[in-house]
Amino acid sequence: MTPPEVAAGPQWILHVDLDQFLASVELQRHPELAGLPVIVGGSGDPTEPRKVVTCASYEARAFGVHAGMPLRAAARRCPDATFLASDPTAYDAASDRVMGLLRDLGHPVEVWGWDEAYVAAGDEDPVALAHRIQEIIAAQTGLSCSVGISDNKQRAKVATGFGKPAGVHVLTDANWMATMGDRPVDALWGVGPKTAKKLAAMGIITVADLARTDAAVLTSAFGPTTGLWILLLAKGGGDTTVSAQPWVPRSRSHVVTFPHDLTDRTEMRAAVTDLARRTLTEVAEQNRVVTRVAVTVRTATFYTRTKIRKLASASTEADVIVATALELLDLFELDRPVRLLGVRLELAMADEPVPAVRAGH
DNA sequence: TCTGGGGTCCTAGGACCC
DNA sequence: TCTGGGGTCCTAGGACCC
Repeated sequence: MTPPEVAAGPQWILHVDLDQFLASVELQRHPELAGLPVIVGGSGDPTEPRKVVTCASYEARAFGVHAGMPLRAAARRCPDATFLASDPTAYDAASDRVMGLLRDLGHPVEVWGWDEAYVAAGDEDPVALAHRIQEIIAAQTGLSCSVGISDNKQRAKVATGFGKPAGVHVLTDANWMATMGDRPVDALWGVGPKTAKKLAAMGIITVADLARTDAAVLTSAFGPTTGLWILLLAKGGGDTTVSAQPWVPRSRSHVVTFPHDLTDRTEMRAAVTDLARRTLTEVAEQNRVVTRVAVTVRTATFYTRTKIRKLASASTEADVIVATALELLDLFELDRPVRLLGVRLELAMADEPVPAVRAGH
């Protein structure tokens, strides 16, 4: 009989974040661009309207170019940059390789998007493990990554920011307040501009301010869950679990921003039909079942609204899902030019009722 | 030079039921 | 005639993240 393992000291969590991921993948295919500003986004045409930067290399960032910036703005700031089309298939493949290498280390790995993952260090020295990860990923893929180390995910993620690029940084109770106390609250992962503004109106500006705020003050302003959560974040706390279980998506969606606004209802219906069919095809490929359908409309003024409806019963029937999406579209006035349309399909989870018998199987 | 696309989670409030 | 509380389900909207 083996005695139960007794946890000794903190359970270290590593946050692994690939540096300028999309740009790095492109640089491998275009080695002649190394050291030059590279901007990935849209079809690679910097004059294309209504397209934005997906990833800018560090050299391009030095010109003030960043993700989310319109390509035309990026072209003005950095006219000598090389603009490349976004190639999701290549990024998927590169991401899969990296995640596979991380899993091969034998530690639990929780994938967090294309270019990030959490690794539970277990008994291994976390700094040594971090350097090993960097060496393996560089040797096997040519990609560089930064690693943050702490005892929870949120603090490890913040730590990574201090390691970038290509570094390793440790944040613990020992250095948390000294490092973060004087920084604005939105330096916390999970506190954004809206919450920061609301906190500022309460006289709470810095992480240290937030950490010493009475819990009751925060719960009355932000609700019981969010209030206590942001207080925990400010104290350096967070989620301490790393799950190697595959992520089960809650929803699948597509939106399209039109090069020119739509005013014709027929065209809008056609677009929603196409979005719904495309999304449903992907859902069906994953053997998932739709429970709710949502349609989003954004007008030329950027006014954005979503209507959502629960299906009478979970379904994969294209006719049902398309019809529901069109009914939702019809709930909008649609009397103004439409800039964007979107369809989101929410999916049945394991603990939800789905049809017991599926015809044809 | 107007503002992409793909996600998750939380909260508020109305309807309805007991 | 006026009025309890609790609980659930549903939609709308906000906020945040990569």
